[in-house]
Amino acid sequence: MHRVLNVAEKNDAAKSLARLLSKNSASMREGFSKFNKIYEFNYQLFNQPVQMTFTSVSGHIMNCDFTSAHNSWAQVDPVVLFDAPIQKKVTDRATDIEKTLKREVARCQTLIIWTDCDREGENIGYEIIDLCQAVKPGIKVYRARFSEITYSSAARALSNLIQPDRRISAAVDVRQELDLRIGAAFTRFQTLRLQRLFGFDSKQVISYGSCQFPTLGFIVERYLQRENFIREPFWKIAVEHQTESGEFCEFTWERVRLFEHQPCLMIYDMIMDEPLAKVMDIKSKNKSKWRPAALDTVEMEKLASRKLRMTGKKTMEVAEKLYMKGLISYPRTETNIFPNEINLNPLIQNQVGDQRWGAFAQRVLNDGPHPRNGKNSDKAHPPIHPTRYPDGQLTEDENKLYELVVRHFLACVSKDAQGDETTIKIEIANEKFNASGLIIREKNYLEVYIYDKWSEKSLPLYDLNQTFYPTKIEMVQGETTPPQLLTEADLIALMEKHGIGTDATHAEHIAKIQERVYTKMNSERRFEPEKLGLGLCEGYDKMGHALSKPFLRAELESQLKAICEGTAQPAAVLREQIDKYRQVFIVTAAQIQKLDDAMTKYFGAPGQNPPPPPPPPRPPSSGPFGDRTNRNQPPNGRANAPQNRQPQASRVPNNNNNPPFRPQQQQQPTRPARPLQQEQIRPTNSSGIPKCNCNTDAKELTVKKDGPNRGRSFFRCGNNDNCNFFAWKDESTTTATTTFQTGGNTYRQGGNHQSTSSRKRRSSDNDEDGKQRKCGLCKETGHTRRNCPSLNSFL
DNA sequence: GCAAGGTC
Repeated sequence: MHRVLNVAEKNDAAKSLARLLSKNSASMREGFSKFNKIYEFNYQLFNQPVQMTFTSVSGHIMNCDFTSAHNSWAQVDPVVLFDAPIQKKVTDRATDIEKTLKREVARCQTLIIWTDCDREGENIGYEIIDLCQAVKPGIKVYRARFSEITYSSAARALSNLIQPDRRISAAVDVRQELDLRIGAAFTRFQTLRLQRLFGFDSKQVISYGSCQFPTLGFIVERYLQRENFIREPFWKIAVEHQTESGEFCEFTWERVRLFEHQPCLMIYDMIMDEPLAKVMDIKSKNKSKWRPAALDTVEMEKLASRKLRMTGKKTMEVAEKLYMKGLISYPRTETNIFPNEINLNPLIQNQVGDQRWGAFAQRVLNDGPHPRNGKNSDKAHPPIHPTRYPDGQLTEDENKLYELVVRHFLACVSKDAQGDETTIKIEIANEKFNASGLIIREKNYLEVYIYDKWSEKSLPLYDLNQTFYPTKIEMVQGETTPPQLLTEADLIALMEKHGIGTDATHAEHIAKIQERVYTKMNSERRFEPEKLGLGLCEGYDKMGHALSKPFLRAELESQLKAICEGTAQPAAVLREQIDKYRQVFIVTAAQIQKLDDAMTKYFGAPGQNPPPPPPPPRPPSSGPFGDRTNRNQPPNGRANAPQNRQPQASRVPNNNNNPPFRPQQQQQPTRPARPLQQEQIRPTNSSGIPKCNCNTDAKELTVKKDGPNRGRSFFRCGNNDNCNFFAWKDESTTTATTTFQTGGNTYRQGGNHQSTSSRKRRSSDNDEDGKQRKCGLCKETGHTRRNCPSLNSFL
């Protein structure tokens, strides 16, 4: 009988495919590898009965590496590694699999490749083909193209067998070779040099990799953004209202905030002139909070990191265990769409006995499952979902992750939460303020998905056109705050966005750079760079090759795509990339002083370090490193990190519990009392530097932000983040800070503004002596404060 | 002793 050898990427796939195609009649026997079984059954193929033999590999079975001639770190100049011969051979741990394949193919006339239908899968397919053709050169080879492991998909693949795609596989060969050459050359070079100069332990490898360095780069970039962040003051107007029945409502300013003190004060002033609020608009609408989309690997890692405080690496280890126990589906998937072939009902039914979510699962069954799908499919695996209910004990971590997968799954197939959102718009002296409230009508998925919160907020009832006096109107000073260090979830999201690593490897790269002591997770579970990571990034950044940036990898990725599509030749891409990196390497070696300098900042000057512990065999110190000619001086310097603006208001405390105004009868609204004011003249030292609120010399800074005040100098407290002192330099000679008391509020404003005159309300356009009135803001005539052009120019 | 990619 015609025998067909079918090889899948992993045992699980081979087992499922055989079970489906044989309608559960496949027999199983052992191969040489205890993890990769052999499944057999008869099938009708090519219009004839055939015997199908299904077996598997475990991912790649081959690895490429240099030959032994280039193994010595001490004797081989790393630059040689860009051209040294590379061989691809079966890894030690895959020799059993190789034996199985060779034995089985000898009995077969046809080989069908069932590896995952992605780039790596195509390459693994050729590893299998190469092994099998070595034994049986004339064997017919086909590729099964399938999108899910279901009967219909597998049967369709068999009736539409295609040829494997050499180009896709070649793209992976190019990637492998480049990763190896670049990684090995830079790793050996920097490890040996830094060990020698800075006394690192001989066991401490200082690796370079095309994924690990950009990952480190993200961490360092954020760290530096934070370090170099210049806080900028802003001002805003906050309005509160407590109704007579005691209900409370907070209104936010439609302008959000202003980065100029003066115009904010002007507006505040106008509001205080006529502080009567009028309700302009009330809207109510349905609001949904969406249930989560089907779970893929990256989302699972991010969720577990945020909600379970489990690292990506740990999450994948635990997920792997759950998968091996048959409790969840395959955990490495980019798919967040449930295929139609999957019958969700039995999967939900498995959960109805659980005390925590059984009742919810039953309700989902009653309503019918409606999965919320994302947009990605790797055409190989379904979204991560529970496959059965545990019948034995799980470890604590397994329990936590299983619970997350189940709750996510049940949430995904249930219904969105429903609520009513009310928005109220008010105006005070033409300035607009909003408040919004939320009533949750149906919790739906939120009942099972304890990881999402949706808070209710009730609002007092207002009528359209109603007027009222707010109980509090404050001008509040805030300050932009630096961006936070990256969490693991942030980092994974950045890696995904820039195409660094794959869903299966994100966590490994993050673990790797911690193992290398380039970075660590701090007590807030955010990544901060270690001295070594900072030194490396800074040194390479100074050379200008962007080795710690994601762009080089992204460029390679686009060329690999071109190879897959047939628009680029693998050999040409390989040559171009090797030439480019060889050149980068040579220039790096020539400028290595820049790396040394950066490292010196963190580890002291070379030679002043404690000697390395036991003297291991060292490379000759007169090695080839550091004495190359600089043939291609790259552009120097890095772009300034953009400053994220993250506002955070720091309220000036209200020292008086009594609200400044009491709401009055609407028919006869009573104007609230004018604020009292109280000026404090600040002392300055002999250089004209004012004292801040902590009574130390303030620090002079300059506005960097684009805008009317760019380049203008101001003073802030130099040593205390909680000291809210602020003063413009050009206004600080007489009055730096003014504190006003408004009924019950205290607020502080910087600058020598037109405090007294502008804050007196006038009853007519002309002064008592008949002269035409000047604008209270700019002192010009011909307009009032409300249409003052200088105010408008600020806004 | 080096990379990144599969998977057990």
